[in-house]
Amino acid sequence: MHHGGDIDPRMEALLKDLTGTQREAVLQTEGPLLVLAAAGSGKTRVITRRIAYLIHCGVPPWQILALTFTNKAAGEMRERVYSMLGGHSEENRATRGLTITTFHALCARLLRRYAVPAGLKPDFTIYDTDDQSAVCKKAIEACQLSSSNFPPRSVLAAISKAKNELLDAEGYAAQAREWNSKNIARVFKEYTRLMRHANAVDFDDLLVLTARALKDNADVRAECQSRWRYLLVDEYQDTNHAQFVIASLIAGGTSLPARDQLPQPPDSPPPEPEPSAPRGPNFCVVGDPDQSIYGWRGADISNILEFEDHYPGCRTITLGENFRSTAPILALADTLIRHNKRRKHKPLFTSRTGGDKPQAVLCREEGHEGLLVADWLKARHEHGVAWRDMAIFYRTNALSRVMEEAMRSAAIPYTIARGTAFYDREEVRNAVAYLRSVANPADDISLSRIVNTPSRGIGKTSLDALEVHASREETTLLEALRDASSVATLGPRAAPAVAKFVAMLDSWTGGGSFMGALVPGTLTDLVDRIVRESGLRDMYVKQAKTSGSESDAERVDNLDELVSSAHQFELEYDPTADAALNPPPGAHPDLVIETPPLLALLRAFLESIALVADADAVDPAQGSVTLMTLHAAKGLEFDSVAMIGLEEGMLPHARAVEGLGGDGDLEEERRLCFVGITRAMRRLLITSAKYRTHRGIPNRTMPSRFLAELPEQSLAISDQSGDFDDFEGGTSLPTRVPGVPSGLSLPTRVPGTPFQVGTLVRHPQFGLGEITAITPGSHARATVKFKDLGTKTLVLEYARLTVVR
DNA sequence: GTTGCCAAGTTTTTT
DNA sequence: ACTTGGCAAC
Repeated sequence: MHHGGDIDPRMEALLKDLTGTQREAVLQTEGPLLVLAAAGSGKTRVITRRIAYLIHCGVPPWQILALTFTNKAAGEMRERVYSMLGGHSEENRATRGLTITTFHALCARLLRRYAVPAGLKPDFTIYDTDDQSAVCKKAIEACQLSSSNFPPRSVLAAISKAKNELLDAEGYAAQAREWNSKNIARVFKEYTRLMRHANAVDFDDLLVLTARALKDNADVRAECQSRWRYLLVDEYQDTNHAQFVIASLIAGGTSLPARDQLPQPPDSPPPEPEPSAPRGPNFCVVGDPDQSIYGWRGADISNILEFEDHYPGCRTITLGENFRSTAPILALADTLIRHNKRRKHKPLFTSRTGGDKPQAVLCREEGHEGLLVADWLKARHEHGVAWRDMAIFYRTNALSRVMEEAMRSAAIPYTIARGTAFYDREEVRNAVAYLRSVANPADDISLSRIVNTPSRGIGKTSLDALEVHASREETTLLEALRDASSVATLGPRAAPAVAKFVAMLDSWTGGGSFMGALVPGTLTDLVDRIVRESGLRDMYVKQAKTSGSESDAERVDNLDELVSSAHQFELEYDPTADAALNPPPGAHPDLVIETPPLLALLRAFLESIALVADADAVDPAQGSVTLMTLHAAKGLEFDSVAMIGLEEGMLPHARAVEGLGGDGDLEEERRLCFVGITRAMRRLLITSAKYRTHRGIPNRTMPSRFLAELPEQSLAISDQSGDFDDFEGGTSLPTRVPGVPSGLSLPTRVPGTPFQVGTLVRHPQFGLGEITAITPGSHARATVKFKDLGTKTLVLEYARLTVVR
């Protein structure tokens, strides 16, 4: 970069309040750069300043590509960069053409542009998990396999795993050895055939097909490489092989670094660096190997661990200073993560002093654990910490239930961060299926979903006949519908119903051309008309009237909300900013495709729906404690954090432990634990229960090995589980987290009943037992240790318990 | 075409 | 224990 003379004041503003290493990471604009950003080290700040700095140095914004994994991350990054550069608008030269997006969104756009070389039609539909499993079921059926031997879920998992490794159906078949994988290979082939036939892709295909296009098509590669001169990838530790290939190929070169060049003849010299790029491409990756927790989804931690080998000219900058947590919390995290072997060690330090030692408590069972956590949170609240600044983390969603109950009976406001996405609701999915059928006439899955929703006299029998016809004629379902008169097996009542349905679709699309006087003029019109004229809206209105239930009324609201989100999308849609529709100067003319504007808009809308999970669902709640999985916690921070369920089989999860020497997965579990710890700013509580009821069966547990890895000097462990094994003992235990002053203690009786801890009771089925714990509230529960059958937790209302003594 | 019952499967889930 | 999906009967 060329900057002589005076320091520009705006540049100065960009660099101020950055630490030395942060500043280096911003200033090192050229060549490959690995930024190892520890938790809480100001990573986002560095990335956004870096982008702003590049632009400030005169790099045209359209030459910059920043890739993230989530829409949320991309949105935040975009917003911060825009605000640094004077806002975003079409006129703002400073940001025009800048691409900050997710891998999947980038791929979707590239594939629209390069549909033909990628073997697709540009109006392809993106199938979500539900659609995928519908297709998978069909494929399993077509292969004449039983879905009980080949559950779609696990078949899809196998297919996805293969795709992450860039293995296609043929490649998978070639390496399949045993009966099981050979059959999966058959399903894989059929699945792929059905997907292409429906002109549909799944999430993995977005990556796979893009990677393949970049690999195999020199024009595509050249165009991307010449457009994007500065590439930045966030959370690089989470990239899978396909993403690695995409990023590497966009970054530069015609072949891939390291891995894909192997095996090499042992005597061949290392490839010469390209003369135009003495140090390598301007490829900056940011991440933290210690926070790689998506290996099970195909993320390959080697990508970041081996980045320096892939790019020998690479510079590495480590951001180790933590601005989030107190020293004792950091020390704890550091002690834990040092037990991992496969990592790059980096110092974790803070210049802050003071802070409380994290606490661990061994509890009796989950009810006890819930009470302890509730008391702890209450104590924190009394110390002036707002509810919204506290969180409870757990390994699996199943653990949330007990915590919910504990929060409810302690009257602590809470919200559970699990995305029940807007677009997953049945009514919205139905409306979207209409839109997809309109946008992609080959989308048989969507069409079959709506052909009789609401009922219009085209039942299962008719649909089957049409599907058979379609596959015999090797056409789409829609073509079969158009051809209904020649389908002999179709009933006399069904035929006119089908014709009417086809006429309705045509009235929205102008017969597919999206032209004509009767075709809706705007996307909002289109969505609104479809929702109404399809009868979908009326169907839910009617349902709401008859059932009177609130959830049915909500469905109508959701449909209306879909219309307004279409409106919103239309207002914000900026075709000039669409990388796919607007190739840079010099783009290969064969690769440019004309599209009717309304169809382009509809496609873009559908794409945003497919690629945008529920945006607001993950937002930290206002005014309430957040309950979430450890995975969901990544990237967030809270003043006070409670991590529960640190037991063998739970946090390291049983699935990660079982395989012989499956140490790789165990390290991921440890990283998960590390992620949890490093979310805490000031206070951390870790709990482990001696007994945990799982699927209705109480099990004795063992404390997590991770607890054993944390010495007393960095973690205050207190055993409150008492002599729980002892039938006589068990009742007079300390029930507080040490240092939590309030006299809150375990309830020992349920008001208004004879039941209290210690009561001997008889159950009609389970026989004689003793109450060992009580949870009061509207559905009061008692934990009863039965003489013969072990411990069970019963709802007093329903369990027919009689008092013996 | 709709409702209701039984059976099966339950780690995590950025897109 | 609990949800969900497939199938059978009305």
